[in-house]
Amino acid sequence: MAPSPPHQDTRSRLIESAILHFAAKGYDGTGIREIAKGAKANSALVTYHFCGKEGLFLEALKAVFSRKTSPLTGLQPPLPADAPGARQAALEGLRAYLRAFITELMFCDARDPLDEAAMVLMAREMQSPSEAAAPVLMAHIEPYVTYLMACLSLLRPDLDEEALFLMGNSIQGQVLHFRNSLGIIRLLRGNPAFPEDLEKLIQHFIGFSLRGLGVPEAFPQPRN
Amino acid sequence: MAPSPPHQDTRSRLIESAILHFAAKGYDGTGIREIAKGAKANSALVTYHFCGKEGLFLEALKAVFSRKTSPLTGLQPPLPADAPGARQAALEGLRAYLRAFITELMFCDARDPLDEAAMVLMAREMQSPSEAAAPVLMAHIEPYVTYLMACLSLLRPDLDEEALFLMGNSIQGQVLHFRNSLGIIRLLRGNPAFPEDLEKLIQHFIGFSLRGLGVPEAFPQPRN
DNA sequence: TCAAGGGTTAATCACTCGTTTGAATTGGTC
DNA sequence: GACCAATTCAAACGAGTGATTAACCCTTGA
Repeated sequence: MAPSPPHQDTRSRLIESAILHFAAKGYDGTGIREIAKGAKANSALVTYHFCGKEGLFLEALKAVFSRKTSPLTGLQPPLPADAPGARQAALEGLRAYLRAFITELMFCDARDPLDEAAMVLMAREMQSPSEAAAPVLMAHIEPYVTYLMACLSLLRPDLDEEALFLMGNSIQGQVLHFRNSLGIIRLLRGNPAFPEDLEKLIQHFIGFSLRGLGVPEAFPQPRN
Repeated sequence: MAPSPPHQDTRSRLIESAILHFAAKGYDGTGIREIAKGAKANSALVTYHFCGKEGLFLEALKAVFSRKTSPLTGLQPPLPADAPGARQAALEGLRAYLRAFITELMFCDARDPLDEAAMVLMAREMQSPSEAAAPVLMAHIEPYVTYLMACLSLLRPDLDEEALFLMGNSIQGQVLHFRNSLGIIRLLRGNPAFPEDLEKLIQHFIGFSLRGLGVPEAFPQPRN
């Protein structure tokens, strides 16, 4: 029968509509009535269920961040310190990380409008986090940073913390830029703005990152 | 005496205030009365001088983009085709490009609020360009892309257009991400989020980019 | 001296905003 | 059926939106 309490229905319908509308026109550009209409609900319910527009926005953000299962699932836990083969493990860990990051986080199902909207919302929040949303954002991102930095410090033990941070920034930056600046990239290149073949993209990012990081294995052997 | 036509004064004061306010609270989050108050002017003047709020926004964007003289000034014009030393010239061109890009475009005078606001506005427009602003944006960015791609195709003549584009994206992406995501970076690392020493930053970006691109000169010599 | 016109002003327009209110409706329990 | 709390609804509230109006400087040219 799936009776499912009707109030839960409207609640989630409101959140879903909010994600779509906030992504499309921003927080200030979106009206409560608009969202309610999209959810086939009364606008007063926003206040009732979420204590107002801002509460709904926050709830929508939480939903967006927890929507995608963390790409880190399935990756080996923080690497062993200086066990034998630690370096090789870190290398594979970084490769796996980038693959997971790109596939699961960056490239959603373009045919699912809700998925698309979620990405737009996340990107916007990363660029200029709303005060209220900062904790949610941080909690979601922190594990990625930790994992990545662990790999980097194993691969380049000669670098200090600041240099490692710059490496991490450059690696993440490529991929995030690719997602966040799709707007301008599309303007410059037209559609499709990137290779249909996702694997080609992944290989590029992995190769560029490893070379940039200064991992000898990734660099073409000099002819002699 | 400095008589200076009063109408020109208010016009530019309005634009200046608009940049500050639009950057701080976005287009929809900013009211024209707020902007007018910041410019010590009457809100009706927005319509009078700019045909309305949207006109003022567009004018503010134009002002932002033409504010900074193009970092490409002073760089050698498009490189010679296959003249002798073309490769070395391209290498130096890319280094100079990155240096100019970082210093002049990415890192404004942080003590100048107007400069800061201009960057915020540009970053936002790059991520999700307003329909009306797209042409302005394109015109400003296109020369950068052209120059960069010219360097890249000389340094990696073995790559096809798509691969070159990915390289360009990765190179630009690092730097742009660094600027555009200062919000989240500050959250993760606190202040100051990046090295005080600008030169250190430049060297990192140049090194990472050249290695990532696959330029042998940039890679540490294997010990043998 | 006076009309003309661009720049500026306060006052007001019609409209939308997020929120509040109080009544109607629903589903469950006795 | 009677009761209750949770949910939904239409209607209205006050504040604020961008745009418009008509009057008012103040300089300019005849």
